[in-house]
Amino acid sequence: MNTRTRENLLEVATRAFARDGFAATSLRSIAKEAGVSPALVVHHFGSRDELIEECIIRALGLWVSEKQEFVDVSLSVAIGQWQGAIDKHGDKLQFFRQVLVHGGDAANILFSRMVQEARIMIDSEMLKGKMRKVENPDDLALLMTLHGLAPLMLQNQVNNHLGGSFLEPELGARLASANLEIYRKGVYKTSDAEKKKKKKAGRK
Amino acid sequence: MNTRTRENLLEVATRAFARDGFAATSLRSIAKEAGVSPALVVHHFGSRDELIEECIIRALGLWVSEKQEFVDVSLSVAIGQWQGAIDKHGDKLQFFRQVLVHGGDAANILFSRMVQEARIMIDSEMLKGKMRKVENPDDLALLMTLHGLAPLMLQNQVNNHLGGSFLEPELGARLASANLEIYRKGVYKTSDAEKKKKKKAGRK
DNA sequence: CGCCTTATTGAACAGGTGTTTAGTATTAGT
DNA sequence: ACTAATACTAAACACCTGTTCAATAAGGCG
Repeated sequence: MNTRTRENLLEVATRAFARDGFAATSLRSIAKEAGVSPALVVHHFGSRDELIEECIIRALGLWVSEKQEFVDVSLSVAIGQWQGAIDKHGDKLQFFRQVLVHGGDAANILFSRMVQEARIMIDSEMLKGKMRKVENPDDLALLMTLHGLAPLMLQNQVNNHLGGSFLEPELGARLASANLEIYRKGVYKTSDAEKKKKKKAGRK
Repeated sequence: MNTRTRENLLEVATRAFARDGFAATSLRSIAKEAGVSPALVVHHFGSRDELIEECIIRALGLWVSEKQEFVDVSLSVAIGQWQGAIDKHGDKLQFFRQVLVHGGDAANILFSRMVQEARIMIDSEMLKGKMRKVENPDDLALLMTLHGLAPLMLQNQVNNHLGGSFLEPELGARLASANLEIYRKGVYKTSDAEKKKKKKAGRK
């Protein structure tokens, strides 16, 4: 088996999918970009769908094989610190964005895994005393993952709104710090009644 | 001009786009679903792209013409109270989700308008004393919009993760309350040093 | 009524899609 | 060196796409 052209094909395809999305990327355009006939890519992968599947498996595999990176990114995502994560993993993130848009099993697995990583992070932070106790940590993990993924899913609209790329350090930092501010102090004032209740609960 | 079939065409098309997305919905499938020849829809709209454009304009127009509803939804979105918003505007929300995925001018306008509505809401809440003063209200509006849109963009993955639809009252309420908990109390503990700083600032 | 505009259609076109097939190189094994 | 398998391609197939064109039916208007 010729591993070289196969791997190259996967690389080119992943890049194209990340750039233009699955729906807008034809098998023929991938073949052309790789300097190869369309028939060859089906010879190697069986069909376009299987090529997509292999791209996803490979991307996920590459990610988890660099283990710590997966945790790093999940963490960055969860607390909205995009600038660091994207610098290191920009291409992969764009690809996973397309996976999430595309939906299906892979998207579900990817998403649940990120929630799971966020959950682990929360436990660790709570143990370190950096995070307060919350009602339902699982729901918090889900929400923080959602909050973290939102700027990735809506990056074009965010960039348009800000009149620049939020990948630029200044803008990214501003967003991250605003997010952190919410996570630190909240935004709604706690009513006096609830404050008393909280004190009471803490005393017992 | 025959307004009836035109309006019906727009309705059918909008429904189809909301259901399957723009890329996966062909002009022919719309024509078939409307019980009409493909040539007729191009006769009425000029081209597929113009049909899409008119669908978007119409959807946006319908929304803002029901003025208060737009504000209502923006508000619900901003504070993550999806169950009410989706009950009333489910179809429209699905359509706008596709618009946001699709990107382009319409998506940018829609997004910026939601941020703007969130900003107005924030000012109002701050005036009522329900919200604390934040560093940068514009950034807060952006973030709250992002947080609100995230479950819409990732609804399939969220549903899969929760093993049900977050449109069901119980799940929706759980998510909304968890979100509100974050917005009320935050998640990270404020360090003692920062607490003192805050007091000092408040005193002057 | 006839006339003109509009609504509507079936058929065709040109182009793109994923996939198949038959054939030719290239390589590996014995 | 002969054989078998693999890598690779050009051409074709069947299908789907948006769009055009010529033709027909329907209505409004004088």
